[in-house]
Amino acid sequence: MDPQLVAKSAGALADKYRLRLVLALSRQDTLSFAEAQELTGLSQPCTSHHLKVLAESGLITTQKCGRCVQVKLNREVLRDLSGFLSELG
Amino acid sequence: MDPQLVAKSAGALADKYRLRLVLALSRQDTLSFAEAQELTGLSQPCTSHHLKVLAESGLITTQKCGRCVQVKLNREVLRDLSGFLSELG
DNA sequence: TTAACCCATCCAAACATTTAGATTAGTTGA
DNA sequence: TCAACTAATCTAAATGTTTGGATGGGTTAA
Repeated sequence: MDPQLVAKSAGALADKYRLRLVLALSRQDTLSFAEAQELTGLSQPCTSHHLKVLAESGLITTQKCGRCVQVKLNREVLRDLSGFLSELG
Repeated sequence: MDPQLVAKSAGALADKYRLRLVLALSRQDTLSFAEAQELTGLSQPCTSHHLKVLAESGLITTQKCGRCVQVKLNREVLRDLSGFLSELG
């Protein structure tokens, strides 16, 4: 795994709201934007920002369904990151 | 693993210089400050700062030997983080 | 078509991080 | 002791992140 990608995905996880979202997605498979916003307790634009950071790191994907958004976890990135760290440890 | 600790150690890894240090330590067991500074290519105070961030996250320990400093990797934290992420993925 | 809705983007303010020069504290060797 | 050395801390500037109000674009329902 490219160190630059490692740094990017680690950075995406280095925030309690984003980590909370990833944790919820690890159990729940998909989240709506409204659920995501409720989980963070933050404003709509701010929640949108955090989802964007997660999406840019590859950790999640978002999909528009009509006017709603479905958020999904990309477990492969998590596994790659885990494997990378496991080799270092 | 406490999410707060996860966020903190992820944050420590979310920087190319710090990641470079951790990578080197995963192969080399210990680094001197001078080696660390050479690896980053940054100034002495800046290198010191990054080592402090890593130390505060628990990822490394530093030990004074006379006027030098020996930097060591705390592989357990890496393994804990890896295990945590592995469960999510 | 129009009103309501959902979310992204723009913008600006607050806050945190990164960086290096200058200084300081502690250690070693002469 | 004194000079030289190593690394931490102080300080400040530059940069990046986080946050929410305002706005805009696309979608749905009436």
